[in-house]
Amino acid sequence: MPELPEVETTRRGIAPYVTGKAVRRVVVRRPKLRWPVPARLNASLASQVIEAVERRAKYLLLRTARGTLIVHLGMSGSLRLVDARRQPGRHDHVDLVLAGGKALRLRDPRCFGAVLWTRGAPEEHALLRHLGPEPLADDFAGDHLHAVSRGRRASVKSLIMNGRMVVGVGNIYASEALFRAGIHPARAAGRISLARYRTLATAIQEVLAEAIEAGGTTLRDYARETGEPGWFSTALRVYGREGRPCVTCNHPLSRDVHAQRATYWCGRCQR
DNA sequence: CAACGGACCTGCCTGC
DNA sequence: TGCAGGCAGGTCCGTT
Repeated sequence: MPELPEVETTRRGIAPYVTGKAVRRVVVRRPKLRWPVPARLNASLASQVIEAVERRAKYLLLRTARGTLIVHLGMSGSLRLVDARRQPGRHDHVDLVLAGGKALRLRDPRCFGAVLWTRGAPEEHALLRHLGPEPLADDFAGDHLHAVSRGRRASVKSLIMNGRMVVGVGNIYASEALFRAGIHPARAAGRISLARYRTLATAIQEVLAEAIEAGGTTLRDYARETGEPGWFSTALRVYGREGRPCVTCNHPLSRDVHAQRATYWCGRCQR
């Protein structure tokens, strides 16, 4: 699933095609996603013009004059622009049929994604209200991570994956950023210096920016919004590379499960 | 409040 | 070949 680079790549991919377009109707084939798709979504959205496609954390925000559609791709979701008459597949759960014959189609085999509607400011929505800063914002800095980590005994990996601390760092890029920063993923978050958090913040920004630049990492079922496969994960330095030599020191890379998530690191480079 | 495990759901791969 | 079991990119929620 989409980590932040895939979500941002999707946003950039669909924005030129949907911005300024009117929604003809919404077709919901399977409302049972992470939360139920609102029953009255069609009534809310029909004839509304999509004024902007924005992103907050891994949520895509399709703004209209009347409200905002909030879309999360979960673990396995993808959004594609298709011909509205094209036969939907088994996991094509929601279509936004647009003026002009195209549809924005949500596919999500695992159904962990979400499609929600809010009339108010989306940043005040319960799911978005408590989110931490965007890592790619100019003012994101290690000083923030250092401040919020004081007194925390949980691992630094779980800290940077906690959306209240910083958003958009998923399981793949958490391992990648910690490798680049030379920080052991299991180290207690509260016992890392400001200088090392500054290095980590820069590593997070760099790894996310590079992945967006490359069009998003593809593992299993992600494909770009237009359907062609994305950039494959050859640029990943540790994720999925258990036992293979570290690109820096040749030491075999380790894998373990931390907080129920696979974690990869170099036992020699990361302290 | 912090930390952890469970939950949601399906597909794919491995090994017996 | 068939099937059970484990694994997968997220993140909210309830329990300690």
